[in-house]
Amino acid sequence: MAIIVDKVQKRKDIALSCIELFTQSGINDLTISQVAKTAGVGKGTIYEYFQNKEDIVFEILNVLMLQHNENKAKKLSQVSSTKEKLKIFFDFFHNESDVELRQIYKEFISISLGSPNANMVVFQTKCFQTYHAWVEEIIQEGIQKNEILPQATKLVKGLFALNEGMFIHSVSTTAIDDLEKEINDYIDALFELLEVKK
Amino acid sequence: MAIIVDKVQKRKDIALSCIELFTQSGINDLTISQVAKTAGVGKGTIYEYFQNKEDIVFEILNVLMLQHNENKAKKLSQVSSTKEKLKIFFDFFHNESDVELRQIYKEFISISLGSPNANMVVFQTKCFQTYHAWVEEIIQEGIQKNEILPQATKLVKGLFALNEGMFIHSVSTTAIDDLEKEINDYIDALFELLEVKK
DNA sequence: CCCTATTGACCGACCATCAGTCAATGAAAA
DNA sequence: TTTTCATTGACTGATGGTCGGTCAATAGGG
Repeated sequence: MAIIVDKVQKRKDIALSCIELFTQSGINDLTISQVAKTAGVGKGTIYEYFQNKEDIVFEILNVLMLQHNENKAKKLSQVSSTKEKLKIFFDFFHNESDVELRQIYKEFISISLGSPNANMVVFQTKCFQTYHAWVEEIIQEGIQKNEILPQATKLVKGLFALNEGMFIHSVSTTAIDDLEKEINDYIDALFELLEVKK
Repeated sequence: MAIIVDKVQKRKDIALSCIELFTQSGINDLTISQVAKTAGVGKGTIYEYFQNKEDIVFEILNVLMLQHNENKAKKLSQVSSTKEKLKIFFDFFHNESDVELRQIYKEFISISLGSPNANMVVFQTKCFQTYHAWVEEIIQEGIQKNEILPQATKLVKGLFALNEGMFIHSVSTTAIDDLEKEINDYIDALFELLEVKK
């Protein structure tokens, strides 16, 4: 027989080798040839591992997201107050260390709105549900510890959508200059209403 | 001298004649040639009035948005309660009658995230600020009429972002099957906390 | 009241680019 | 030596965008 390569791993390898390229230029300004050259493979090889250009962004996002989630779990376990946890949870959208991820995420939203694809929908649905469950857990904990009122359940559920919306506004308008402040102020305002007065 | 056409008007005319095409197919599945044929002009003429394909979507959005805002103002003047006003305000994202507009809006977000352009940023910034001012007005009125607590100002400000986020989720995941319910439930939950108890 | 010069709108053949294909090649194992 | 799979880059078809040429309307001079 001939060589058998780990298709899954090589897909990741190619994607990883192009992160810088994609964060610097944006998918529309890149050609498959450029990507292939950067990855050090022939153009045809790219199509052996990816459906198209968009699919590469998708893979990069998958890899970065996984890393991000592990980091997040660690960071979350280091604080105890519910408010702090939520602020850390949503720092994804402004965190200094996630600039690259956000760039890819932005690109990804653009793609999934413009050229929908079954795999992407599944991925996003899973992400969405995971994050919701995560936030839900944080709130439930806060309620049990008597930090916040039970009504929080309903309200905080929308926080993820709110953050995403603000993120998009911050990216596509000049109306938001400090997203971090905007988001944290909102959480503070929410807690003024939801915190159990002692 | 030669014929002088109203460039602004003709730009609108061409855009309008293609609304159906763009709502049915999505920009990536359309070619300039198709658009030109549909509009009944030559391909070169398209480039006389638009920078590129994306610019056509932009013009369509402009026209539809203007119509929409006028309707909205009318509808808003017909209800008096703050909660009702907010629900009507945000029905843009699920309203039966705005299906076309949403299709174009979705496409537009995709474009403005993927291929930013100065005119679009200006437009979105203006929209964003207009809507914020509008919401702000509704809340202030509610506070003055003693329907809701003053804290509402800070909280409701994020509602627009929240709606946009939910809209994007509803479009790109299978996790939200009834956006209208989701949004209205959120507003109800918010009002449970913000309504002045009598 | 013609006739012609001028101007701006309009157009589609043409060009360059690029996504995606495929036949040929290489290389490892059997 | 044969089999099998990975790799490749030349090739193709499609399409976005350009540009030189054509047409139609008007102004104004004779």
